[in-house]
Amino acid sequence: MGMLPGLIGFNLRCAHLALFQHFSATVGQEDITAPQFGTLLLIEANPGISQSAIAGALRFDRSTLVQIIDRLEGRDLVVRQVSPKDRRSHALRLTESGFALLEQLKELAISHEDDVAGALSTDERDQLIDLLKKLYSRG
Amino acid sequence: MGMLPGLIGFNLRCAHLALFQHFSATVGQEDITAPQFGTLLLIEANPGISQSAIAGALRFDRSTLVQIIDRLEGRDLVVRQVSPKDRRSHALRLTESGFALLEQLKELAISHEDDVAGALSTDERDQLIDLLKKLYSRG
DNA sequence: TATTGTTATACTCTATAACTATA
DNA sequence: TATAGTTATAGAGTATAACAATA
Repeated sequence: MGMLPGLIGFNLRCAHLALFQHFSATVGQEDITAPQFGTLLLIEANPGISQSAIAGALRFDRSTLVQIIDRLEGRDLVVRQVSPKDRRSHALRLTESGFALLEQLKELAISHEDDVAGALSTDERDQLIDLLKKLYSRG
Repeated sequence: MGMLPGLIGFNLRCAHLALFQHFSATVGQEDITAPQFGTLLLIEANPGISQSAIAGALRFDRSTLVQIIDRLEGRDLVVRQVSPKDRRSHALRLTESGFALLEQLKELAISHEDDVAGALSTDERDQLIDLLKKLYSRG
C-alpha cells in the first residue's frame, strides 16, 4: 500500500466513507442525508435561524443551503417564514412532521453512532472526537 | 448546535472537508485528486497491479477506476498493458513522467500531512490513525 | 458461469456567477 | 454599497446496469 496507511488523509477518507455508508443504511432509511440531518438539528436547536447562519455553521455555501431547504420544505418538514427583523432573510422552523421525523432520526442516529463506535471504548471515542476537532479547528 | 458536536460522524465530516480542501490547495496544485494520488502510490508499490485490485484496496467500484485510470493515462502518467497471465486484465505501470510526478507529489503530500497534523503531537497523530483504523476495519 | 474492463448514464454534493429584493 | 436568498449552471465524484472479451 506504499505510504497510504500512514497518512491521516487516507485513514480519514476510509473512515468517512465507511461511516457515510453506514449512515445511509440506517438514518438514510428515511431518505435523509447527513447535511439534511444536520440542518434539521440546527433548526430545532435554533428556531427562526436563517439559511446563511446554517451555511456558516455547517461550512456550506449559501447556494447549497437553498437546495437543502428546498428538499426539506418540499417534504413539508421545514417552513420558510419571512423574518420580522430583516425582510431579506428567512426564519426557518420545523413543521409538526419535521419534529416528528427528527425524533425518529435522532434515535436512528444514536444507534448508528453506537454501532460504528462499537469498536471503541468510551474513552477512545472521546479521544477520537477531540483529535478530530483539533484537526479542523484551526487553519 | 444540538447533538452535532458530540457525533463522530459530524466531526469526521468536518475534518474530512478541511483536509480535502488543504489537499486540493497543496498536492492538488499538480491537478491530482486524492483518489488519483492513492492510485499512483498503489501502482508504484505494485507494478503490474490490475484495476480491480486497486478498486478493492481503495474501496471503489471497478467502473470508477476506469475513469481514474483514463485521466492518468490521458496525462501519460500511467500505461495499461495487457496482462500476460490473464488477458482480460490490465497490468498497470507508471511511465517515466508518472514516476517523476509521483516523487514531487510524495513530497507535497508529506508537507501537507505535516501541516494539517501541526496541531497534534506525534503521539496524538499515531493515536488518531489508530482510532480511525479501528473505525473502518470491521463492519 | 464468473470475472475484467468498458460504456452509457445518472445521481448527489457542492460551488460560482449573476440576479432580486432589501438593508 | 452590502447582504439574504435565488437561479441557472457546471464540475467532481461515485455508482448501476448492460455489454464484450476472456477465463
